[in-house]
Amino acid sequence: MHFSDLPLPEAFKQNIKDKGIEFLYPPQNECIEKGLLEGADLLVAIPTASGKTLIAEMAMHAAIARGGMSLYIVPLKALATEKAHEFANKGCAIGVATGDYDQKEARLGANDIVIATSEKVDSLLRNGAPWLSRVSCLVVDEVHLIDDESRGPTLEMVITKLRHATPNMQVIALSATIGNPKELAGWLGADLITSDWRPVDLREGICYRNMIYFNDEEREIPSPAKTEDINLLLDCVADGGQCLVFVSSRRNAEGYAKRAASALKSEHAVLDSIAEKLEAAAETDMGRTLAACVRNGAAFHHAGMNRMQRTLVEEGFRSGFIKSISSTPTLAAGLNLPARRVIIRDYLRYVGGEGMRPIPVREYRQMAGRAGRPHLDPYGEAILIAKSEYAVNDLYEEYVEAPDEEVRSGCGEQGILTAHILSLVATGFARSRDELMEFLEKTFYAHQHTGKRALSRTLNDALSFLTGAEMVTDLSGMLHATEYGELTSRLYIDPRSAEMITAALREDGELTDLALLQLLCMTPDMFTLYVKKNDLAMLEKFFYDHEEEFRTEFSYDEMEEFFRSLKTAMLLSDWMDETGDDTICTRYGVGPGDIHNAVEGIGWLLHASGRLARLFSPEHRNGVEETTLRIRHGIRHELIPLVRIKGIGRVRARRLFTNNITSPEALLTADPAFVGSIVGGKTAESIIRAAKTMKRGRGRRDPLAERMAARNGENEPTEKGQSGQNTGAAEDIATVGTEEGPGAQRSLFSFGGEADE
DNA sequence: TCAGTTTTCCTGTAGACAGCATGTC
DNA sequence: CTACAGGAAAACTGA
Repeated sequence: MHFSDLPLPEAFKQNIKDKGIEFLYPPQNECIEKGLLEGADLLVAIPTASGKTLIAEMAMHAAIARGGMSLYIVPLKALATEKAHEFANKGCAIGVATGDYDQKEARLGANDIVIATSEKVDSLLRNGAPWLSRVSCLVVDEVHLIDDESRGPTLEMVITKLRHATPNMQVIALSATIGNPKELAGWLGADLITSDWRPVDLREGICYRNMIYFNDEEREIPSPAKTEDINLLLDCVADGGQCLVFVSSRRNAEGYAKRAASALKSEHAVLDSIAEKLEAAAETDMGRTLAACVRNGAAFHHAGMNRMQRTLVEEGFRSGFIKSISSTPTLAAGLNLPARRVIIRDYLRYVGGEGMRPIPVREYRQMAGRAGRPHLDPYGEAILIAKSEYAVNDLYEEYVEAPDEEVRSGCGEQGILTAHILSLVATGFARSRDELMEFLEKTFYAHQHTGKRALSRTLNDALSFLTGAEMVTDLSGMLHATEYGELTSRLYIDPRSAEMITAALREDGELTDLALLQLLCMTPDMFTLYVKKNDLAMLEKFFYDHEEEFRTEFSYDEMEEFFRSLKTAMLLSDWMDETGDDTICTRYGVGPGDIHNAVEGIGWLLHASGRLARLFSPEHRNGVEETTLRIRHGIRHELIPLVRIKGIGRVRARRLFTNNITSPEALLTADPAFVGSIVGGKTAESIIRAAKTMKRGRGRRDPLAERMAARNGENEPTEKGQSGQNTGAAEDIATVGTEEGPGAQRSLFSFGGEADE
């Protein structure tokens, strides 16, 4: 079918045509035939990169032309921004709603298409976004993620809630190939489109001893290097291609990049310029390693990296100069970054408590699907590396020829379900147990498990937890969310977390920063750092030093969990003590990206704690809010008034403070030339201007900052942080080129092995 | 005696959503 | 209390 003949808005058609697309792919045609443009519900389960996005766009534009609005649900924030760029300039207003980027409520509703993560949509539902009822076309990207243990249930509930609220809404579900597409389509009441068609040929092979075994041929590759993972790369590069290499750990990703760099030895001005950018911003060993690899045409990619590092690597690869990226699974699920050859080197991954497990078939397909850039590569190759001769056949059977796995609902899990039950009651979706049951019967879980008994029991458990916690009241069958329940639901935290937090807030006695951080790290909403053997001595010492502060209790089998929370809390407390990134990274064996994630996560929970404190324990409110600010900016107590000024962050605030400018008032009375000598002339101008406008009352009044300013004015150094570490740590920021932390930190390390049992 | 190679032992193990209110160096 | 790969240290080899 000719694209321009379709009944779609001209602006959209023109834009697609400009991209060189004239004809539709076969699966896309099939969707049109099944009524894609007339509002039909469809489940499209086809391989990666076979044109799913265009299918969604066509449906959305058709729906918009009929006067409706479209919602596009994605699994990752990064994907939301990527899709926003893709959808732009096609005659429609595009809005993005994710946790860290969202427009004002009213403006979101003014868009034709809103792109959002599933959690954000859930949150919007809980907070009653009125425009959601105007959505006439819902697109769910990667709907097979319903199977995901941690986030799948949310996606499933969001789909169920939206359809429950707007029954005649069109649903387009996009999925990877799955084992039970009919079952999923049955739940959605959708027509099913399956296909194994691809725009670029995909050749799947197994490599063993420099021989690649495809189903129809075998080919020997040259072996200039010792290991075949590098030979596979060199072979592909010699042919003008690029490689994505998937490995099981960060260390392996970095290790591969180092070997690839010394084997490739690429030279190019573009590589040098990327490497210089990386070098200039590198604060850690990892950053320097990355820069050195990139200079030679190789890179790695994992979650320990920060945003800038990742972006530079992705761009360098897209521009063709970086020849290989060795990556943990980050890249498989995330951005669209295809390559001629995909090398799946590690097909085993460590699973806590189970040892090494083979990765799921779906994940293999996800990675393999990255092979072959449409219009650029003649074909794509996905190559698994076998560790032994017999593994060649095994891998062929277990991955290449294996059937797709089925999607299973995770909504039977009580812990997760409780949060959703609460939200259903709080938002008025359901007002009684019967209505809840009626709703739950619309889930995919109920569709998969026909007996009601298990679901009914889980519901009872969830309700008794919620009533016991006084989040929900049951007045002769009528369910009602209390203020506490309502707040928990809107804050989007797990009811179990809310209970842990309020319990600690209600307890008598002082709640120190550290105790609060550690407590929050124990909640199911916080992800925590992995504890290494090397950390144990440090953690144990730290624990005994602060034993009486902690509010959480733990039994022997929660030991690991406790240590993880302790390590994470320790990192965060270093962060708000202004310890430098590089020091933190080496001390805890993490990357800058990990610091960011931890700060981000705890910031959210701290915000929630502040709100809970207002409700239950006003005497803790100020303390919690102060900690929230300190975490957000990574600053010690005394800098709080300064960071209120626009343009001042942790670094400038510390510089000003050490130069005796300790408050906005002091900044205004100081000699501008002096301020300029501290932060630079231009910056000085702008921050002084900002301080003035703030003074005029245009900035929001902040009692906390005012109290702080008053105290700082009296020149009272009030510190209650961990003694001994303060002075030296602060210098990490205040002065350039500080050598090392103070003695106290050293001795934590050298505390040594005797702490072991 | 030393450089190069093989064996043994020990260690470490992926990722990332949500609130809120606006802007780092 | 799972299992494997990678790296470092130790042991070994050959001139």
